[in-house]
Amino acid sequence: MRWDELDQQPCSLARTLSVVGDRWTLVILRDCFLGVRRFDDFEARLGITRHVLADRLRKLVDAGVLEKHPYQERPLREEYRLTDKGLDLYPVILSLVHWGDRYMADAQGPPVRHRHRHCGQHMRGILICSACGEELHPRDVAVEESPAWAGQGLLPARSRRRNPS
Amino acid sequence: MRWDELDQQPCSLARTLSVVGDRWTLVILRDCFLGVRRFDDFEARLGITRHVLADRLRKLVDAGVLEKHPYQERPLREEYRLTDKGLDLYPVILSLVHWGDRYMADAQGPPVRHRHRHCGQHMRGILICSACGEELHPRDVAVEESPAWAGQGLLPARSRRRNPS
DNA sequence: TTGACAAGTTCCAAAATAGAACTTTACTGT
DNA sequence: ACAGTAAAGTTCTATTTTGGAACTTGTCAA
Repeated sequence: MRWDELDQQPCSLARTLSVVGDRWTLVILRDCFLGVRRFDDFEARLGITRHVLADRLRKLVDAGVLEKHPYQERPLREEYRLTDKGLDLYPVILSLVHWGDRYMADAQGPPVRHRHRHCGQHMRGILICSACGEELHPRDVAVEESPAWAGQGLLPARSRRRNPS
Repeated sequence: MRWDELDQQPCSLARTLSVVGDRWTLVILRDCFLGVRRFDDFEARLGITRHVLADRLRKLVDAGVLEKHPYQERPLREEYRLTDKGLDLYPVILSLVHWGDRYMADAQGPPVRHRHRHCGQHMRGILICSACGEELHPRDVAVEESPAWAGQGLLPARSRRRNPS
């Protein structure tokens, strides 16, 4: 399967990745959340090729994650801003950052901290169940086919085929 | 900058992406969380080239996200299992899935549901502040350089350079 | 008139990917 | 003994994508 066919799969994760799963795209979005908006600023901060940057920004705009917003005319100059759809990617970004803080930090520790303006504390994000409020762990979550998709073999048969252990 | 230099940046997100930021890697990990463990099963479910699959699995093992576990000898056959480090990527996976559920679903709706075994309800993951327990929104989180990294210009100067608005 | 600025586009060489075939070790049925 | 199957890769080539640098366009300022 080619990468660009991934969004046709009946899988929300695959479809999300068809938008943000590219090598550079999430780094671009990180900078968007930090307030970077202009082409040359992205290029200078990321060390990304202008060629690829232009392509990724265009795709993010097409996907509705960013929108172009003119900040001067003659010559027309536009900056890139997160839409609401883009802002909703925040849990993804923050989860990636916290994993890196935990597992990829060097001797100096994580490079940035996050402070919650509401309570004033340094913090990290915790994922909880929307129904009961408990912290989520992978083993506690059962995945079920939705009725509309039932019987299509979206989920693997857990039993090993020839070597049941 | 080349992609493989990304892990040298002082940025937890960039470093995380140097492990999982590849196009296929997060789809492989999705299947790991669904219980897929064997080479041929990954290949059949993902439609990924064997070549690339072998390479990505090797890199995930090198990174400590997966580990090889023999399930038979003669001939030696090994399966891939998530380590604790890998299991800790669950918030990333679930956040990606929920964004896709919301923005990328088609008329049939999201293909799978998640049920929390503790409370028995269908649910989604919500990101809250570890300090005060409130739900997190991007505008409420301030990013600060850690003392050890201060003054290195990790964060952009928010003021626009020539066109302050 | 020259230079700077901003946001790209164009060009080419180098690297990565898709797709298919091949390899290795061992078991199974005839 | 022999063919077929199985699992987990490796090898091969053609196509695509990327990295790096230079070029373009429209406008203003010195």
